[in-house]
Amino acid sequence: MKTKKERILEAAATLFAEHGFDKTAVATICELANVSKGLVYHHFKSKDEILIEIFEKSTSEMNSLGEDENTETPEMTIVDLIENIFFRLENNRQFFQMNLNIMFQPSTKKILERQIKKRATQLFDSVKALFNKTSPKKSGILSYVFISEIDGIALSYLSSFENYKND
Amino acid sequence: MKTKKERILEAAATLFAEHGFDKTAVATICELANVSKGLVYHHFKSKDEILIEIFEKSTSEMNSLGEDENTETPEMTIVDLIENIFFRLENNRQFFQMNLNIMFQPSTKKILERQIKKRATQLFDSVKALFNKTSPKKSGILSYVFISEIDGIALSYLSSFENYKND
Amino acid sequence: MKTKKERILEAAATLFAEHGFDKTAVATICELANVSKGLVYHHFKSKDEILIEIFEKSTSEMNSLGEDENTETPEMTIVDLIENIFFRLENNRQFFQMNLNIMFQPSTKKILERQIKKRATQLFDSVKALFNKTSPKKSGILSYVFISEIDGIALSYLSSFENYKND
Amino acid sequence: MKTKKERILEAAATLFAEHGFDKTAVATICELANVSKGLVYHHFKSKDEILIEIFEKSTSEMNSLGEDENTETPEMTIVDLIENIFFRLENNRQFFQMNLNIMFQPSTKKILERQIKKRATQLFDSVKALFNKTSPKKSGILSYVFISEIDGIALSYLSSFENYKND
DNA sequence: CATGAATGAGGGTTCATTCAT
DNA sequence: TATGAATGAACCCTCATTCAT
Repeated sequence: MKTKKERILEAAATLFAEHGFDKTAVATICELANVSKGLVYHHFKSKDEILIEIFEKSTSEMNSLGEDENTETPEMTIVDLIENIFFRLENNRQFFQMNLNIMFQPSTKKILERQIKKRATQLFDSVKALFNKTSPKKSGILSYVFISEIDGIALSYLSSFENYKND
Repeated sequence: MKTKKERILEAAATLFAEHGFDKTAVATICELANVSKGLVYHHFKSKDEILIEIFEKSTSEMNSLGEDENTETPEMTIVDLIENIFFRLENNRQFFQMNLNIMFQPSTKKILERQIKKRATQLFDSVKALFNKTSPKKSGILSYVFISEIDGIALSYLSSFENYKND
Repeated sequence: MKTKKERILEAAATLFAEHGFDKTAVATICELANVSKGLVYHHFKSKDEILIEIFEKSTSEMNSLGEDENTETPEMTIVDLIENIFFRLENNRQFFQMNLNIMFQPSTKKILERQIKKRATQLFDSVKALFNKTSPKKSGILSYVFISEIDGIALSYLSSFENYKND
Repeated sequence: MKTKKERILEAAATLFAEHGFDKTAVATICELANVSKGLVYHHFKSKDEILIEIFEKSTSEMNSLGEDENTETPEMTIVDLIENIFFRLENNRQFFQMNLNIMFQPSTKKILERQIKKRATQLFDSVKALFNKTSPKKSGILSYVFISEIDGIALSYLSSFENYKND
């Protein structure tokens, strides 16, 4: 059975994704998680801290993304990685949606400043490690372009989904 | 000299871009625009209406984008269009930033639902009109891919700018 | 008729004197003053600011204390001053009580740090001005002792009153 | 080694003196004393009880003040007593400070109503016993004046110390 | 067109206290 | 004794909106 702290985190993630961080009241999180307000502040110093913990959790999940990939050839690893991302994109839409929300909203961006930078660096480094094996000289620029492309695709995927879902 | 209404709109746009819609108090808009609260509610029915007006204004500016393009050949028009977009991206970063903010934040997305859809349709139609001249059969899919690409590029441009600006 | 702001100040002063600053809820002030919570925060930036304004008001009242005194001789002025203080002590017990409360409670003392110092300086200076006329060489030490004596008397007056009022 | 209960009492006294009773959270006492919240409520029925116990402890310390005095002549005893008080005032400033805090703050005054009265009576009686030996007829009024004077001096000592300590 | 006093609902946070372990 | 998760009431404060002037 889940601990109450986990339930809080889960409820918060759901609500942040659905209504945004600012529009989610702590009281609503409590209702969904079925805990008292006091408990939330027993486990988290503030509402901001909840967001930070969610974001950090998702970062470590992201990092475990490339670890167990096929390692026969670097090219195959990259292909696996891409497939993995698309698989997640389709099955974890809410997660990506929330990450976009968070990173493009000034208020949450400020709260997560450090965490966002850390994640960006980690992502870049691990992608670069892959490209180092295939084209060491251009690995930097390749990684940058690769990540940008993935972002662009994710963006258009999510936004087209969003824009037309009510038709 | 600018009308007071224009000053309100301008102040609001600046603040929405900088702090987000939710975190911008009407009182703060008043201060920046140097008007009273009463006046704001004389010109706009609600805070939401301010956002809507800003968004619609930016939509019509966007539409005027393709109108005065070079029309010698369709290909040249498209090239001009792209250049124009990049020019704006560089010189109007705040504007694009705010549009991303707005469109990826559940609360504002809901407010602007209709306007966002209208803009998406208009954009798609006008891009499609261009591709109709070059490849009528594939104009639909081409437009879709074209817009997605532009979005992706804009996204990566803005986010890389954001992520590294303090280094 | 009193302005609502004055009513707030008055209600707050009464309640601070009776229950102390920390134990007085803003909501209670509102009830007593018959205004909404919002109005309190329209006129005052915070609960602390209410306290500060009350204290500063009482400081200026204090200062006007020596101004209209009998000025035939300095000695008479001092005698008048003492009589005036005792008169106030008896008729304005609540006021002195609150001032003692405030100045001996760490939380409020911190809030009023600047104001307390300013008042102490002003009081000392104006008393010293009086003694300068009677004994210029010893005016400093005389003022200090004079003020201490008055304080001590006020303290014992108030505390004996407090300690035995329920017998 | 100190018992945990003693540690709680000590931590509480320190914090009450520094920040006042109301502004001291039980959680903070726990931190400083390095005990759990549960333990505090095992030893004390409530936060109020902690205050009461501290106050009563300080009362019995006060009473032991006159006991071991020089008893050659009543006059000498009184002189010794005064010296003793001044010695304590200088070396135990925090203790006196806290007592003033407590006794002039409506919320704590109410909690300690009984204890304050008891202490006042005891103090008065023991001072009166001394004066009975020197001037039995006026011992009552003498005791009253004597205590008031001491209070006044303590007050001015503490407040001048407070007001000028940061200069 | 213009002001700003006034409202009231709702938000984040704190904290004394309880209780199962 | 000893712990700390859990509760819930209360608190300070914010803010969109209205309205008399």
